[in-house]
Amino acid sequence: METNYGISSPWEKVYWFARMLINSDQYGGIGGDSRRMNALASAIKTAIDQSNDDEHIVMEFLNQKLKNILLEGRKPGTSIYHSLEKLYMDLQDDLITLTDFKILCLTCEKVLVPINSCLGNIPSNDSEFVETYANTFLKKEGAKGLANIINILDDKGLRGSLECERKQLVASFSELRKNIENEMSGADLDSVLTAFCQEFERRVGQKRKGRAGRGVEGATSLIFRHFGIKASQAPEHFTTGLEIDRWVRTKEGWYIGISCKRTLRERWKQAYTTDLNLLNRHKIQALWHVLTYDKDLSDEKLTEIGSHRAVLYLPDDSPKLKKAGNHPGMKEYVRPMSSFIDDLKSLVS
DNA sequence: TCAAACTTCGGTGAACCGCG
DNA sequence: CGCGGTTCACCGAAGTTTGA
Repeated sequence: METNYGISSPWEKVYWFARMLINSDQYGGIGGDSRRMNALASAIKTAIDQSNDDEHIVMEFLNQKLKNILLEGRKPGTSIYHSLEKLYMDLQDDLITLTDFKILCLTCEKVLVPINSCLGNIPSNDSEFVETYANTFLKKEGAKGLANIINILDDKGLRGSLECERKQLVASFSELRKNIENEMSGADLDSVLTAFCQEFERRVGQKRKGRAGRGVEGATSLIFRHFGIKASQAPEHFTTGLEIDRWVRTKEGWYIGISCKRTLRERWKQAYTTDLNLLNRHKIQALWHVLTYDKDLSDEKLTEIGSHRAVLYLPDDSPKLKKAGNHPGMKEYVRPMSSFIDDLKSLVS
């Protein structure tokens, strides 16, 4: 472990242990498995409390135990197995003394397990909370309510979820602090507490992305249900680089693919295909993209997407939409959310 | 020179598969 | 059915490139 500016504490390892155990690319992300984390923690505790052997014998025992718990029930040869073996190997560099095992123990029991359960208590989608609200709103406002509904759901869902995240964090932070502040202080205490918060935020932040995406998807599907638009099966053997959430069959028997996202980001090139033959072969009239975030759309992107049978639906108050409205070509394929249903209905019936 | 445009990253959750 | 395993979409923030 690097020593940093004279403020380093052995408890800095809490952060790095947590990081390694959660890292799914390299190490299999086993830290999310609370059962194993608890098993590991109690194995370390009992070994340290009950053994009278000298340190290196206990260490050897614990290393074996660690390996067993990490690999137990896993099939050799799978990619996860290799990742976990690598995790075990790389952990060795930081497990030099029994104190290091105590630190690992605390990481599992007091950092990872609580964060896991916090994550479990935080919703992974906003739909339940938002559904009844949205339905009454749409009933009252009708199709013109569409202008705001997705953004409102987005905001409401975000707000509600952030509040929930804060509650979870404050409560578990408090518990952790009370738990350890009698035994440690100063830089040690700081290292543990900040490691907890930093990992909490990293993970909850990732969860937030998925939730935002599902929120848009859910809001759109709610709109479909509310206005009684039937989704159809996807045309056979047609796949895009981009996920199409639902297909709608027009009265002419062609298809419109609808994809819902918060933003396109680097995926914008997959939002259209230049292969018009492919579209014709599968009777695909257009691909519609419902987006709530417009800031990463440049004019170049808009025209490129729009010139290949793709249509973008943006929030009514979107500046990019406003700009496109003044442009004769662009307004054909950059459309306001509020006309989404009418556009769709005129094609379906 | 520096802001705008664009791309990359990565933990989570869901879908799916094969197995017992 | 449940469980391990794999794959993929999610997007906010950080990082890189472009172009005026």
